[in-house]
Amino acid sequence: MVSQDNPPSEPRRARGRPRDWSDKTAQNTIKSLDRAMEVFEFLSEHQGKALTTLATETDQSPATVYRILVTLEGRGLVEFDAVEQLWHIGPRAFVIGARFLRRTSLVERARPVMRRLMEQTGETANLGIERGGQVLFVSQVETEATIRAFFPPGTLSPMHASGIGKALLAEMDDARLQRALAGKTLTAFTPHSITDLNALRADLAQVRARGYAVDAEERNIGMRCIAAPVFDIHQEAVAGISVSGPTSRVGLEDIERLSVAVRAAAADLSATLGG
Amino acid sequence: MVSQDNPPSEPRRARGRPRDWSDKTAQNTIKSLDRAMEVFEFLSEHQGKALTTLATETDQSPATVYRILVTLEGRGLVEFDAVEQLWHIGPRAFVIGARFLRRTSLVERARPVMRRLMEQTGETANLGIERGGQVLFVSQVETEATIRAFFPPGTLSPMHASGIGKALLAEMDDARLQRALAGKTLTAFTPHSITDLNALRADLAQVRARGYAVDAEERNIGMRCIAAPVFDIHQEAVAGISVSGPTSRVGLEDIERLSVAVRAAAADLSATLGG
DNA sequence: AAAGCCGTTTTCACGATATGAAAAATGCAA
DNA sequence: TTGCATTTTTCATATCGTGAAAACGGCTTT
Repeated sequence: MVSQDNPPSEPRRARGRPRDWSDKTAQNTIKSLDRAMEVFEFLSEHQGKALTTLATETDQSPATVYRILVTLEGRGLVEFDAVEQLWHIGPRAFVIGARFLRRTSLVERARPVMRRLMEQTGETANLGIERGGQVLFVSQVETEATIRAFFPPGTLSPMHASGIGKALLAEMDDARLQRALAGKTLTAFTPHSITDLNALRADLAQVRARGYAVDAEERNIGMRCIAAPVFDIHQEAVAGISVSGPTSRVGLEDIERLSVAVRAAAADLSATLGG
Repeated sequence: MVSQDNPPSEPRRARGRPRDWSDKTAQNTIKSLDRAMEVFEFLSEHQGKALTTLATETDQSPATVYRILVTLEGRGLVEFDAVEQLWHIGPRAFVIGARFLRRTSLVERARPVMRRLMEQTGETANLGIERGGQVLFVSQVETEATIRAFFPPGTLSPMHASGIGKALLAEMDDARLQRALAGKTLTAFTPHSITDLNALRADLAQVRARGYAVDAEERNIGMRCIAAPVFDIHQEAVAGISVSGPTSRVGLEDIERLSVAVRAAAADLSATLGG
């Protein structure tokens, strides 16, 4: 299987000789590296795979996969569990990946704001950004309650079925909204999911009007989520902040109250970003 | 019933033909892949590098580095910032790396670190977190000595009278410290317990300065304990690791020596958490 | 404005090296 | 034991990654 193709919009303005985008077969990618990364990605998706399985499922020879794994193991990017005889993603992959967050100081700045939000509301606070047409959850502060919403950082979720996603969509103009939803089908995860484009537009208008988005069991049954957008210095919505909790604690009558805290937190964070 | 008295930390052998460990030069690693991963790692360490810089500093040809970057870009593992003309770690690297955490919990990851710590020091190693204003001991590896410190996992202990507790308190800012101690009285368990708030603050300053906390018979007469904080990806102190033993073996003159091992173990564990 | 500089991307020819088949070496099951 | 499954190594082959240098544009300088 070949990797994802390049985003057609936003052409790169490189300094030197421009890239030949017409060549669809991506002539100057390194095949062996791409195949190795395919194994790497595949391994991350399916934790704990044996060599043979991995070779079969990525459609490569066991010898090649073996050498890829040994090479990556040398750098700690993958690990071999001697007891279970299985390969796993290694700690170094985590360390490297986590540095993605360091680029923008967003996550660091958000930390105290999120902690305060969690303490005020008693619910798990989340921070998410848009990446590749999906919501990427980059950070969270968990509630101390035993029943809690749990989004491991690094989780991806469709925009239309997430509070943060809708908060971000609501801030886009028509052209960007069009692009963001292009080719996407509004998948239903629960009976409450929004699957109709017009319904989504209507919801987004409401979100924009009141300043916060609600995910009422649209992604997971039994979970509600209230989100607000975070603006940077250019007044662009760069992230969303939310609280999420079980319907038992986050009732429909609690939404109004919680939204105040969420919007305040989002405004706080926006302020530290110059928004 | 079959009684097994096998050494606890002996790794089971691999199923197939065993690896040839004698070959120091790691003959069956893929050179090109390793070089590519070097660029990948290097990029993660130094955010925002231009192609030429990257090529110079990893000592490879610009053409090669370019192809590596374009290949990784195709999978979202790296990103090119068109505005700044710089390469960065990409979101997919974060997504993949984050899956590392799903495999094991803090406790499981701490296990080998604690075992090594116990073997180095000869004393019982403990792992504790803060929960509801107290220290919760979640795991331990016991020494083989007959006289041993024993904390059943699940034990709760006040923060001010525990090495781990003080290591955690020392990392809090004033506001959090205030809240953590709010309404708590500094109960005396032994004549050595710290009962005065100012004395505690002074001790915490010392803890922060030298990087480890000492519980010198403050909770139990005849027991000393040396603890260091464990940091997660956000550089927040999420746990503490310690060794504890009887005063007969853990003399005041041993503290300095033991603290080295404890801090090393804490740093090790922090590293696998991304700290 | 034109020319020069600089960094990026592509072309091209060469040979280093990645590759798969098969063999070797082990554990596990019968 | 023998057989089967799985991992690791060997080896011959040609794929494909590599570096030098040229091509291309943006940016700066005259």
